[in-house]
Amino acid sequence: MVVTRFAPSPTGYLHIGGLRTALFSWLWARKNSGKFLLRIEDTDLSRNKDEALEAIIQAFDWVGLNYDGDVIYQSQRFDIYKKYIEQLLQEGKAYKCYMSKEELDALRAEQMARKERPRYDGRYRDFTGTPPEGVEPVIRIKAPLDGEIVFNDGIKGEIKISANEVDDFIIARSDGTPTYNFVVAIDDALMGLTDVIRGDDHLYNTPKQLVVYEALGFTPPKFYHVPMINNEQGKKLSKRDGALDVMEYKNMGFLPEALLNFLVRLGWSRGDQEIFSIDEMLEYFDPANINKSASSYNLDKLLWLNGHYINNTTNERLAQLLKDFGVDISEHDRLEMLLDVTKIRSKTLVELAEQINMIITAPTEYDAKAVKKAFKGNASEIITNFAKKLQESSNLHLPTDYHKVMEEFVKDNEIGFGKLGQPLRVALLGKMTGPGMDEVMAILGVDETVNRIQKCIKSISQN
RNA sequence: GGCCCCUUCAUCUAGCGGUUAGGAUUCCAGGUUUUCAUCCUGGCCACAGGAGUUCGAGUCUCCUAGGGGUCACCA
Repeated sequence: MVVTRFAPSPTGYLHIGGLRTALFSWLWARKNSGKFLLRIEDTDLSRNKDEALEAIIQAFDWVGLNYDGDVIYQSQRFDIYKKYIEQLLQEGKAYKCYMSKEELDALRAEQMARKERPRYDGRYRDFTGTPPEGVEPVIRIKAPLDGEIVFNDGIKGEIKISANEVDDFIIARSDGTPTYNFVVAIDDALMGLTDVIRGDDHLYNTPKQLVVYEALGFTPPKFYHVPMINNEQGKKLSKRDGALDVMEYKNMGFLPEALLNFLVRLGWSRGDQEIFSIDEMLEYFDPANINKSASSYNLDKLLWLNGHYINNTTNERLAQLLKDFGVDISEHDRLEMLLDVTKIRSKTLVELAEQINMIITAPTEYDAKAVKKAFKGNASEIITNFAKKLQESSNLHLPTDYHKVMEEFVKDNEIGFGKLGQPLRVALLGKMTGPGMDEVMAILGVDETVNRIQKCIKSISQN
């Protein structure tokens, strides 16, 4: 049984780095028919924000990650931690330290001045005398004084850290609340975690947590430390670079499956494969072949993937999604055609909405450069005649019907396709680029097509 | 600064002692298209540097350089 977890602290929104480790953990659990648990690391009561948890769950919901059982809140488990603190105290594996914050700061400053690594000096480790008055002690755990702390990371291999790098760290603050490294170890053990997949930045916490496992007699899980995601310059990801709230990606018109596909390929791969459905991820994912090195966020690739997924999404779903972007075409009688010609040209849902608006809304202005280029010579006359021909034709429904009319028209008038197509495009769309004219006309219908042609000619003749 | 981790095209990556170092994104060129986009074809572009080990090294070892992480009564 594989049990993994995602354990955010509720201090902010979920960003893509967090989503990626969550995805890896989720995939690994689901692939093995195991459990994926969600635990909130809220032991620092002063830093918690209610909205943060909501935002995280909302993001999970959007991308389709689901967790098993109830959300576990560390703030509701203080009595459990307290019990273990008492136990360690009694067993002599932890002790009260009466050093004040001020004294500790002074010690650190001294050590820094001597260019030493700041660390607790262990002065209360074996203290038996009378404690000083007026100091609420913190509880420190006894870390090994010599030797090495060794563990086998599932990604990085064997990690060895000299024991003197780990000092007797605080497991309970002077107000009695427990600290991170202590409760993480306890909860991971109690929750039955078999595999802990987390960010690289936790690598140095692992030896500390192992001290707790050792003291409490728990069996540690397998650890996987996933390298960071950097920005395109290889520096730490900031908001500006895309360390955005996952939900911002929704607002920018990304599909969740595109974002997930993008993230799964950041640090992990399977040969040359670029496109992964969730099922394929589940089939092939293994944390053992996550990369050792950091990777960089690359917006172009995300956009490419998103374009791919938009292209392969049913029109029904797109129409539904588009409502969030101010476009409701669910009642449009040419919905299929409309989406077929626009989704191929869109990398985001925002662009898709723009493309659609460009077609279903008559142009209010005409691109000056396009007009200049398309309306040389007798272009106005050409499209006026073409409008007449359209009105005289019957049974125009499909793009091929319109195409036939266009073909006949250019043949009869002995002109090239462009002579008709260019001014027609400006008249219908207001610019030189866009879907094929036959398709646009089929979407608009004869009446609207003729209207737009007349309106355009009127507008141009006035200038 | 101490400790730890990392280093293949601009970017994501394949490679697990013998390859013309492969794919993808971007970019460029050509084709398809009445335009744009898509699509297809092709092109540019990489083993950080230096010593070893070996018949042979992107792959193993060491050193250097660069990058990152971490050193809280935060998580």
